[in-house]
Parts: sequence; structure tokens; C-alpha cells
Amino acid sequence: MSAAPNERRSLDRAAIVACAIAFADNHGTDALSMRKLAAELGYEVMSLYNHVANKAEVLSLMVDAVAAEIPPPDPAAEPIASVRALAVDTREALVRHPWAAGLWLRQMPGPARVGHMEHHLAALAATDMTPPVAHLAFHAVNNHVIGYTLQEQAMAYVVPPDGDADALARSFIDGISPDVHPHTIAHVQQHLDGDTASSFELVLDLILDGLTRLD
Amino acid sequence: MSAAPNERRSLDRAAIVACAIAFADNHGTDALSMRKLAAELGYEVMSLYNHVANKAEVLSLMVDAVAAEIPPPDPAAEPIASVRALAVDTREALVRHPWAAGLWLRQMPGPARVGHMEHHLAALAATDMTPPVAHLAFHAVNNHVIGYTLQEQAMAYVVPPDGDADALARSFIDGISPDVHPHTIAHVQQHLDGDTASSFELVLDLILDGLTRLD
DNA sequence: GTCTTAGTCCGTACAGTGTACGTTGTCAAG
DNA sequence: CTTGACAACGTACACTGTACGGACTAAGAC
Repeated sequence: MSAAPNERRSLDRAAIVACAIAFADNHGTDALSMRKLAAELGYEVMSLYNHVANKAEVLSLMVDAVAAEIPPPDPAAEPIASVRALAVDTREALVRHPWAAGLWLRQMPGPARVGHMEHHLAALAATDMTPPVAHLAFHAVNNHVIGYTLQEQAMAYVVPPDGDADALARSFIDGISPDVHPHTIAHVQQHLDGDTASSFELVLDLILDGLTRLD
Repeated sequence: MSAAPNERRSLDRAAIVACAIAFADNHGTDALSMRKLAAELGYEVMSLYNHVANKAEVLSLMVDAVAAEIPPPDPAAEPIASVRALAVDTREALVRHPWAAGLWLRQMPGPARVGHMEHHLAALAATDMTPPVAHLAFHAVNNHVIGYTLQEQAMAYVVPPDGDADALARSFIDGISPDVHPHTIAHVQQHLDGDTASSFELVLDLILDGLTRLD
């Protein structure tokens, strides 16, 4: 009746989370339901609850798995370089899993994210920054990484599945008057022209430079 | 049978959105459903759909209403001061409506938000910044405002309704080893000690200063 | 061997969600 | 008085998360 039980991967937390991540990568977290997840794994819904408390825990485990993908900083590197590398690597992980940035802040940090925090804070503590500035820096860098990624991916949320993002942006600027909103149109146009390449690292360096100047 | 129809406010977009905002302010957006919203207004669910396309439109109108609360910058002020004021006022609006920051990036900008963008971009264009730097600045400031507010309110998402945030933070640091994660514990402890007051404006100024130094 | 115990899988069921559709009431223009 | 519009409503459907209880299996105790 059911598919050969031999073919399906045995059910445990790791398998569930891995499958959930793959599903979210393909269809987004909004489309992720416990039923679809179970179907994807070849099991029935309620079987998942033998390994996982509830959906919230699945989501929590998912972001922690993403955090686990972020490589720890090279201990031999300069402290500031470590902070910078951690920021860049974190951003890359969030780009790899576009749903992760939106979840990052809503989940209590799991073990991997606590490790991530520790690396980040340790690198900052090893710089010349005073403790209060290091505290500030932690949040400033975090804000930049997550906020920038979120903003970049905001379009993906708005654009209907497999819709044309550029076309949507063009229809957006077509809908507003060039007389009252000229700067807005120019701004969106700059995005369409694509000459806003790697501003992420540029602003990151700006923030880091500013922080190291503080005391 | 039904409550006196005279007492209930007549149904239109504005009434629906106002009620939705009040409800979200009190119970959060997760608890907001079309049925509860209708009940709050004294109507039945489907009546809402005579005035609103779907729930997504309600959410979209809600964030635009928040954007409309943000006062336009004083045209007599210095451009940089306008940018700064806009950032601070935006943050205040997002704090007034804690659900708004999370929705801000997921909704296509409505008229009020386009106006907000225009003010922001116009003020930046009036500074000494070159156009590419002004473009950068728009995103950098936006990231800071939204990211900072989101991060600040992340706790509110994690803490169960009317739960003790401090107690949860303490149980969090109790759960991690001081030997492997000393910096993390120290960081959370600093939050509990509350000596991290108005870092928002501090980092904002840091970013603005850095941007004005660029060219 | 049998009995017990723990753990996994699954079927059923329930309350709650967004919303499509059709019916009813109301009120103004012709 | 009729007609047509629009707003309010009731019902219905597909879908969500998950509580509960039963069926089955595997391991260990005697």
C-alpha cells in the first residue's frame, strides 16, 4: 500500500530538519506545512511529532542548522578581520537560504547560534574597542547583516512565484508620478540599471571603521 | 438579535484598517484573523471582503497607515538633520506599533511609504553626497532603523504573552556554559543590567558621519 | 517461551484559518 | 413601483496545527 518503507530515510530530527530546509529553499517557509513535510519524507503527519515538539521547534532547528553552516573565524586572523569574515559568511548563509533572515530574529538562539554569537563577541573583545563599544558593535554589525539581506530579499517576498521582478519594479515606478516622487523613481531606476553591486561590504567597512574610531 | 447596528461604526477601508491596527497593537499580528477583526467591528467575516481584497491587502494598508504617522521633515532644516529626524521618527512609529517592523519589508510600498521614501531620498540628494553614496545611504539608514527595531523587539516575539523577559534571558544564560561561551553570557548580562540605553542614535550618527566622509 | 515496557507510526478528530459563492436586505434612481 | 447597485450575511471548502488513542515493533526480564 504505502511506498516501500526501505526506500524512505528513517525518521529523526536531523532528517526532518534537512527535509524542511530543502523544502523551504524551494518553496519558501509560507508554503511549508507539517503535512507537506511529512509527505516529502514519505511518512504521515503525526509521526513527525514523535521527534519534534511542534512546528515552532522545526523552524527553530532550521535556523540553527543555517547558523551551523557558517564557518568559524580563523583564530590566526586579526580580530577585526574575523568580525568582517563572520559578517560576510553569515550573509552568504542567509543568501543561500532566503527564508532564514526573516526567521533569524524570531527564534530563540539554539546551540549553533550561541556558538556564532560567541565567535562574534570574542572577536570584538579582542579588538581595541572598549567593552561598551564592542557591545554596540555586535548589534550594529548584526543589524547590517540581517537588515541588508532582508531588504535585498524583500522583493522576493513581494514578487509572485516565478514572476518577473524587473517587470514588477517597472510597473511600480509607472504607478507613481514623476512630478511628486522624482527621487523615488530615480532610486528604483538605479536598481534596475544594476549599478549598485556590492554595497553590502562597503557599508560594512564603513560601520567597522566608524566603530574602531570610537572609544 | 445582533447588536444594535447604530452602535457599530460603518464599515469601510479606514475603519477596518484602524481596527486591525488597534488589534495588532494589543495582540500582535499572529493573533489577527479576519474573523476576529470582523467580530471586533461588529460584523461578519465576509462583509470585510466588500471593502478589502484579502488579508494581504489589510496588512499592506496597515503598514502604510503606520508610514502615514511619520511626520515629514522640516523643509527648513539642514538636509542631514532631516535624514536623521526621519530615521528617529520612523523608529518611533515602529516602536509604537511593534508588529510594523516585521511587516515593513514584506509589503509593496503603498502611497504613504512612497512619500516617506521620497522625503528620505530628497533629503539625501540635498546633502553633499554624490548620487551613488546617497543611494547607499538610503539603504544603510533604512537597514539601521528597521534592523535595530526588529532586533530590539525580537525578545517580544520569543517571550510568551505577559511572560517575564528578564527571567527568560536569565534562564537563557543559565543554559549555556560559562566556560565555552563567556562572552555571550557577559553580553546578555549587560542587557539585563540595562546600561545599553540609546545606542540607536549613537550608531545612526556613526553611520551618517561615515557616509558624509565618503565620496 | 511469555510478559512487560518503550518507542514509533498512523487514523481520526477538532478547532481555527482564508475566502469563493450565492442569497438576502436595503436604499436610491428611474 | 420597479430596477439595479451594493453591502451584509450564511454556508461551504480546502487547508492548517496538533491532541488523542490504537496498532505494531523491538528489547529486555524472567
